[in-house]
Amino acid sequence: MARVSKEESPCPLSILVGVLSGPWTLYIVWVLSTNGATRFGELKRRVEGISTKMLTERLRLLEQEALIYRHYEPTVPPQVTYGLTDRGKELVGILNQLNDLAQRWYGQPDVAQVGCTFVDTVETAATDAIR
Amino acid sequence: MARVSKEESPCPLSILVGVLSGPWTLYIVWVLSTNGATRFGELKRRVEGISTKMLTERLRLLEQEALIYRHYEPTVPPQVTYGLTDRGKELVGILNQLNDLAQRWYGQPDVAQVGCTFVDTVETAATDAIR
DNA sequence: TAAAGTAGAAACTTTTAAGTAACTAGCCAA
DNA sequence: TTGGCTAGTTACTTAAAAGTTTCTACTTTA
Repeated sequence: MARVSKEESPCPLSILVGVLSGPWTLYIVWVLSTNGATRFGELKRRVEGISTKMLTERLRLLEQEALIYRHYEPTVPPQVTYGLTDRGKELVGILNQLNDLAQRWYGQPDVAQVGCTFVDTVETAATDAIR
Repeated sequence: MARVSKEESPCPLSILVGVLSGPWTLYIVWVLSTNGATRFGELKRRVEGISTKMLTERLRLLEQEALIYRHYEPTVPPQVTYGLTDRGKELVGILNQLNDLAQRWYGQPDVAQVGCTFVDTVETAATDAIR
């Protein structure tokens, strides 16, 4: 997490923005919001270029903040599925607003780039990746 | 700015979150939003513990992103005043929402800490610090 | 018997960003 | 003429975070 101030206990908003600003974090949340719950390996494939270490670290953080859940299925090989919690979905709602601003300010008109749109498909896509 | 992904041109939302997540940045925006336009020295006094270097750097960045403006008055000694632009005010609106979430999730009920609330006083306080 | 797939953990290196401190210009007042 | 005010800039140091690589357990398949 990027430090936000010198203080040990930054304010709630700083905590939240700190979480979101970590590398890859928005990308991961975006994939989970458009794709629904996703397994570790698939997540790693979709978030191109991320290392397992980083992905694990980010997922742990997001889980700790209760923005995503982790579902462990002790099959062989094991299946671990990650998805947005209600908190996560609530957050995505606001992120969409923020994204609208950002698109207006920085976005080129020629369509969003891969991994760069927050769309409201959280509800509909939430279950089709577990199988 | 904390790196958000490996790519050279991250998506608009990443840019925006990247700006906000820099150290002190939210604090500075918060001061400008509650206090109205503020001069460099006063800003430095209000954002306790920040170095001139950091403050300058953050202000330059925010100015570059058109979230704040810089007004230079070539008096002796010179007076430089910083304030939120329309963009900045628009952003603060959404930050308030985000702050509401954050308060609900992380906030202790016992009042906000210093420097930790986003309130809607942008319009009313915007001019009383220039003088 | 060896390889491949899953979801990581641990050790190590490199990079980058944040902090510290000293310095500047221009004028004024004592 | 020394110091103080403002709003910075520059150079240097240090600490944290990101990246890279190698390793694991477990079972199935070839």
